[in-house]
Amino acid sequence: MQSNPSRDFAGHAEDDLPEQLRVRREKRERMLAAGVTPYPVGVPRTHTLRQVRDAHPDLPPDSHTGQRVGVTGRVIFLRNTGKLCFATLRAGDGTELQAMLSRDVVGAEPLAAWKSDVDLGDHVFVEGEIITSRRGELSVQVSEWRVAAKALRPLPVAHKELTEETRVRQRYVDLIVRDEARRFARLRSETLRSLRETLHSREFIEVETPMLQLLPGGAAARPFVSHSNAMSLDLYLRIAPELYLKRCVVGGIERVYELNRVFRNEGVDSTHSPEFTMLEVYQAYTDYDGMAELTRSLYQRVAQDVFGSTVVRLADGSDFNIGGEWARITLYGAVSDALGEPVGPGTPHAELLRHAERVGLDADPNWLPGKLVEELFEQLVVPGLYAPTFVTDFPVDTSPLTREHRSTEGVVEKWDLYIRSVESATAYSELVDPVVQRERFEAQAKLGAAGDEEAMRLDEDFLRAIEFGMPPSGGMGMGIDRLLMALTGAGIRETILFPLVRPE
RNA sequence: GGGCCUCUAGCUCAAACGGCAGAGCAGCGGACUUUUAAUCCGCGGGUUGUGGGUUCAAGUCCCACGGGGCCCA
Repeated sequence: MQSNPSRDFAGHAEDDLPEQLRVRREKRERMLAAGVTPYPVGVPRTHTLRQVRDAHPDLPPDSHTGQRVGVTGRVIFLRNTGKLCFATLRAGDGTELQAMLSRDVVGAEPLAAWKSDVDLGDHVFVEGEIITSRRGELSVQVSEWRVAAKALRPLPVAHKELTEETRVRQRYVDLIVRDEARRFARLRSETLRSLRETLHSREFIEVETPMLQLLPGGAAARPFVSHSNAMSLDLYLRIAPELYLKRCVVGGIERVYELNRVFRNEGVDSTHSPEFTMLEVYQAYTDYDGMAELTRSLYQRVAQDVFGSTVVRLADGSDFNIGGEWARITLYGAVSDALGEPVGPGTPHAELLRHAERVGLDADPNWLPGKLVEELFEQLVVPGLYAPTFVTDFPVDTSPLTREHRSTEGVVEKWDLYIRSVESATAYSELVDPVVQRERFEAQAKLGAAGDEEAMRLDEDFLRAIEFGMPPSGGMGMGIDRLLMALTGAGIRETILFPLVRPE
């Protein structure tokens, strides 16, 4: 985009700014003309608002502590009774503290300057004694003050909700005015920390593998395309770290994980973001049962660490229990129950199509039998999977990276975890036979040649890696945005600070 | 992809039937030394998303486009 110097970033010509933006710019000029900087390099802060509050939890009204502090905060309310002014300061963590400016203490000139220069939204520094007002409000009785950073834009009205669009497009404003926004930012950080602590306590190693990849692998999804000028190569943003993490396992990193972003060039809606955070874990000498135990532990410990209980309170006010053992059903069993007729890996394609038609599923006759069963499952079973449920043993034709079931013909050792009807994690007993893996890739390549844009591509280097021998392993992938949604009931745009939005 | 809703002051929202575009908060000026969304008096603030059309007259009706939301596939 070309910048036009005659316009500011609000799109207004400089001489035609909305009144409130113009007024604040004039105040800035006035301060500069008076030799006062509206943007000092620093201020002598001695305490955070939190520290002041914590040190004086219950002073009686009209107390004088004799303790002098220098504090900073953003001005969110201003009250002016003439020769006495009050301001409510708010820190980034949401802590608030009142500043009181009395003419007798701060002086006539500084009080006049306060009234003329300070707007809602400004960062200010105030220094003075910690007191309580006659009404008992903990306050700093200001003896000196200065602007710490002048705001040139007015804060939105503090007692009305911002529209969702404004909250998402201007998250910085959302974070200033809305407690829930601040809470979610911290909650996400605590969640990531909890997951890492669980994994570290089990001696997993966190690694970082390529986000820019020559071949986007490890999942069925359409990738974003990029390009390296230096190497004259088309590159893809990764859709999964899987194939690199398995290379790590081949190399002897027996417990390995990555917790970072993946990118999928697909639809954007209330449960899908084109970039999202995924945890992928691989562990040698375990299988999909081991991964189920690990996954449940990760979830339950997040609930415990972040929310204090494995019973969490959702946005709609209901309680949701993820404690204890989790249900486990098989895919074919669940679909058979829903249909009232048994289906299995051997059920003919035509019969599955007939079932699909009977239940009103808009099936594509080109779908593989496995795909048909999964679609039936999604339509008939998923809406009822509210409590955490592992759904096990998927058709082989839709899971090209998964080992065949040790005892059941035609299915693979894979589970999907559903929580509140949302697919929240998936795990395999990993396919480690390089010859079978090559055959699976070749089958995928055929699908790709037939036009399936999500088909996996044959990755020779990955095959070479597992030809060196990969120990029997379990692997698991977990969507972190979905974990947060599952435990809070919030939409995906609440869990992501800056979700992708169209330009204004 | 289809259907429905929505876009008005810095923010959140009003404006029957087509008839001078409004409120609260915020802003500006004034009063006020204990306020808590302070209060009181006064005053400004708009290309009604963009472009076209119908009409004496369009925020309102019609068409196209753009942003946002919801539902369906």
